[in-house]
Amino acid sequence: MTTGTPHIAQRPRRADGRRNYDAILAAARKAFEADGSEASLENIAAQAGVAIGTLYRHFPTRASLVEAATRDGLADLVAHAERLASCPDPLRALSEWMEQAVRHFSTFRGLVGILAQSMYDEGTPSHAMCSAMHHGGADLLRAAQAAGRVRADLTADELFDLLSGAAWVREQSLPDRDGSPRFLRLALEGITARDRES
Amino acid sequence: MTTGTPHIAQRPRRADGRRNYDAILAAARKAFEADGSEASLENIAAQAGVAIGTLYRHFPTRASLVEAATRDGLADLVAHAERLASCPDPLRALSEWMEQAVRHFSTFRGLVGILAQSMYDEGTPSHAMCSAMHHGGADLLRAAQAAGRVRADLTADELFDLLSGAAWVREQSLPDRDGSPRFLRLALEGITARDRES
DNA sequence: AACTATACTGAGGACGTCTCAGCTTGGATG
DNA sequence: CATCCAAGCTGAGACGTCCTCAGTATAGTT
Repeated sequence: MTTGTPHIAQRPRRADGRRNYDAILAAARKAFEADGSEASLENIAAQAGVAIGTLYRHFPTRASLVEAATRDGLADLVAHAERLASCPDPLRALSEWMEQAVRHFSTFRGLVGILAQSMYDEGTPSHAMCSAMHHGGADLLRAAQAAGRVRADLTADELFDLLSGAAWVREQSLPDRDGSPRFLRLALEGITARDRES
Repeated sequence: MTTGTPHIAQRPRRADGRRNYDAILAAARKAFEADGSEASLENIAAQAGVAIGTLYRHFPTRASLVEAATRDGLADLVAHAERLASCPDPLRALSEWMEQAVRHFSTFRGLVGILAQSMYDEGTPSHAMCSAMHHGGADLLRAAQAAGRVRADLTADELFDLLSGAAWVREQSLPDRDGSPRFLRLALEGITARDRES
């Protein structure tokens, strides 16, 4: 899906509609957590005590359900970026935000892939949120670069590649071995400014 | 699948069996290239001019088909590591191998995920090849570390996390925007030895 | 109480995975 | 060359999932 209006699920008008909408969302969060973004929609509907058609009424695509299920968490992330923008130590702000971003990107298996797609595809439910994240991250990056703490030639796109990579490694890892903290530390070493000899 | 003998497809005994085996493999490579590792097996069988049961006879699981389809390429990678081990510039050897590894890991969408799983799960068709790659990469890493060119505290597991991350970014990228070369350069900056001030 | 926009239901078509009972045949054997 | 059988092939069918839509129910308004 490259074109078309992204469907951002909106709260239904009728009381029973809102009840079901919320129940589906709750069931979806649980199912995504357990089975990843490819969790069975029929099962989600059943868990929510609703027929499959009702799920599709509220969330016409899987992506729209994922978007709704992750909207709040990602909004938090954007808000946090804004708060950190005024931090006196911009490198610390950036690195702290990166850690939080990786955590959010890997809320459940498959999410980071959806977000990575949405980042550059406007016809996608999560595109708006991804765009907001992009701005938030870019601001923190610019600040750290202005302070001479991060190499000037790093772009925001590249930063998000690193974040996505770290999140993907995290979602792949078995519960006991999370490679992402170390990954992020190495990435940070790679992007911080240093005196070049040659 | 965590336990059980990994199925390594072996060349069938009879001539018709070998013919079909090869046809299926050829069709699978084409289909994986086009549709990723989740390509329809029924379609692959049809393209190979074979009934679905025949495909399952030779490749009882999707993972076993992926393994067979990628075996040669990954064997090349292992062989290349052995050749590079005698290179006078061990950092250059390592970085060259890393580039090649990322290319192979992202032969088609979904492959890097399968390989990442196989790396630490012995009950998996690709585990043997992954293990060989792990050794090859670890040797190059050790050599670069012995020469003082790469930070001593980097483990082979961490190196593979970086490689996988880069490959994942590459497989996500649209054809025109491949973030992996830059990703790899940044990673390399992160892992090379440097004089620490503090 | 009547009305209607909103919402719900669930059967059904399309497609995918995987199995297995029955059929076919390559190649070995005398 | 005729026989034989292990290796191989077939495709219907059970099952799970996605997604649609014609028919039905009801919340909220008048």
